[in-house]
Amino acid sequence: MSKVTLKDIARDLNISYATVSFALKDDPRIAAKTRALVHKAAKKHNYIPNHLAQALQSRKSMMVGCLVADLTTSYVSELLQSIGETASANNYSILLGLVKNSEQYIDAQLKAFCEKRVDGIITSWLVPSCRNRLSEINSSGTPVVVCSSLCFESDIPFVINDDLEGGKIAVRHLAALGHKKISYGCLNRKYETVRYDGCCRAAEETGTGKPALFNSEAELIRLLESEDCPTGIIAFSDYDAIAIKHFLDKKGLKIPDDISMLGFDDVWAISQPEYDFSTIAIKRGEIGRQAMEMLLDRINGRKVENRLIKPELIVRGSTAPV
Amino acid sequence: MSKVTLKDIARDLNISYATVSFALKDDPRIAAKTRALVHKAAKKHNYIPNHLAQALQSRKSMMVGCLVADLTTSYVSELLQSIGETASANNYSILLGLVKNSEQYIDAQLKAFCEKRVDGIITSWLVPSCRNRLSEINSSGTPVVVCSSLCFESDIPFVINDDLEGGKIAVRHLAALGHKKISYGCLNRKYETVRYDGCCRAAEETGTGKPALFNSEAELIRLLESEDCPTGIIAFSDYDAIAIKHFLDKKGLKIPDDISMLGFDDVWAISQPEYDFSTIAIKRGEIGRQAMEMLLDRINGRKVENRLIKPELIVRGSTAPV
DNA sequence: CTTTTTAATTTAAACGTTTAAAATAAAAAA
DNA sequence: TTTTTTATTTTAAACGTTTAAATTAAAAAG
Repeated sequence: MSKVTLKDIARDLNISYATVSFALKDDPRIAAKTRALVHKAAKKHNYIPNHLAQALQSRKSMMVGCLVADLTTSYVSELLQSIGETASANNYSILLGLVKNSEQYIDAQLKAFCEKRVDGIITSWLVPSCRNRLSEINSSGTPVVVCSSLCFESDIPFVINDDLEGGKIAVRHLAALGHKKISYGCLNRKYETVRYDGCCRAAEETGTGKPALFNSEAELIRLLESEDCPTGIIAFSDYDAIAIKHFLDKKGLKIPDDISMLGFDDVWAISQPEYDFSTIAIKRGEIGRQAMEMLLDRINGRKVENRLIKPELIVRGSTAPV
Repeated sequence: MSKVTLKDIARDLNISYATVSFALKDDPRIAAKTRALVHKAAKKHNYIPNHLAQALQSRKSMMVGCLVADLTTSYVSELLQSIGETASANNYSILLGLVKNSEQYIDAQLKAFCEKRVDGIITSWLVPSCRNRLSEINSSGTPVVVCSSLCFESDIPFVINDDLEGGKIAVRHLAALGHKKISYGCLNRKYETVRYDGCCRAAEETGTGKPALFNSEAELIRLLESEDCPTGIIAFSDYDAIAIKHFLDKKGLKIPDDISMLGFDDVWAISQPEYDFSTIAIKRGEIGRQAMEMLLDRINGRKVENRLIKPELIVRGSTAPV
């Protein structure tokens, strides 16, 4: 680590170190020729400003803490990628807080963030176990912004995917292809979402029947064997769509010939020829970017408003006219 | 941000702030009852130590810079995950330097690292554009460790996947299944690797012929139509294996009935039923963990030695006896 | 050549800690 | 009681910056 300080440069040039400090940031009160000398000497000594000292003095660390649960999902890593890019475009650094989603880890990372005096915190999700702590931090003067999922009401500003709109888009797409019997669900989770609400609203709007729900193989079988056998399935997510496809394969049902299907998220795998699934893509990059911009706004004392990012329909080969 | 400092606590208790400082770290020179008082007051005021000041004073930032190119590949994100976990287990924080792999970004991030006085730097790869700068930093006192790929000789310590061993494992696996004609390649890149060396060595060892190389569809066709038509293909990577499968599909060749194939890396997709590929898995977690441990060793002044991490054969359905 | 104005530089305090060294208080020994 | 030893606390400098205020030097005005 470079040990060269302002004082070393000052001593070399035989001037005060305050002059050096001013000169390095090109303060016009310092004579142009002195400034040139200082810059030259700084380069000569390979001076690297000590950000710790600067941050201490200015009370701005130029770091934002980024709390993420599991990097190994592409969702989070793409989010983080755009957060990081936006941060560095604005001269901020990312302090990465990886947590296994448990209270203990979350607390430890948040503590580290606070001690390191991050200027703000951005988190990729908000779960009960960290909500209170984050609220506390947020209202004590370190702005916090949440992006992506949000489990419940909160006073923390957020940028999230517009799942309601996503559901609508999915149904509208199938409806436009002539599908009247649409089902919504997955095979292994009991999980109701706002996506389904969106589906229902668009169903009304397009005159399609309210989508039937299923949460297990048994329920799906029942639907397939009923008189309401769906011609289109909306899966809760792309991974669920993959699981459903495997199930349909076993039943001898072909996509899209026998049944159309699409999911949500646009994970990498489904773009491959084996799947070639249509989907409602989450604009992860956009969410990350806007969340970071929002955080910067808050750091700079600007008012912000929650944002919903509209997802985007990607049509591939898994959805076809009835 | 908490504005409470040592002085506030000292003022409250009417003692000197040095006493508070000592007490908070349970220095036995401070009377036990004073220590208790201080701890209580600290909690009462919600005191959060200012790490910037501590770091400035101690010249230890307890941060390591982590330079990564593209988070959206699962390779890098898994690496980063284990790096992060190992770091926080040792009370270090990760300063994340995301770079589009260009000199300009790399320089900017390295500059930020140096200014922020990270205690060490870990990077997920080493390319010509950052080699010199990293070497310079490394030898000027901030230890650097490289993990995963390494394009050339360097004085920077590294932890990498043992590709030579990987190649050997692949050939041994096919040989054990009775394959005598083995090809190695991919469809779209001219790229020779140490993996191929490993293949050749194991080929000698097992008495199989030296694997034929191919780098394009045309070359693969030529091989398939020759008298040396391979019964086993080793793809340069899993993604290459996927591309090759698509090609074989078009030619009407079935895996593993007509031909066995395996790749390297163990990316998520190939574990799915559509592929079910055997592969030589890179132990990403292990590489990240060991690289971080190596960096910590260096930070703490211990000597280190380069490490090769042996990959692991995962047998799935794409490789079968001849 | 003073005096005033302006330009350039320096002084000194602050940011929030740590930690030798000095000072003080309390206890033990003489 | 006085002296020595030990326990406890405080002083003060340092880490490397920034910046208001003071100082000094130079230029302009009288």
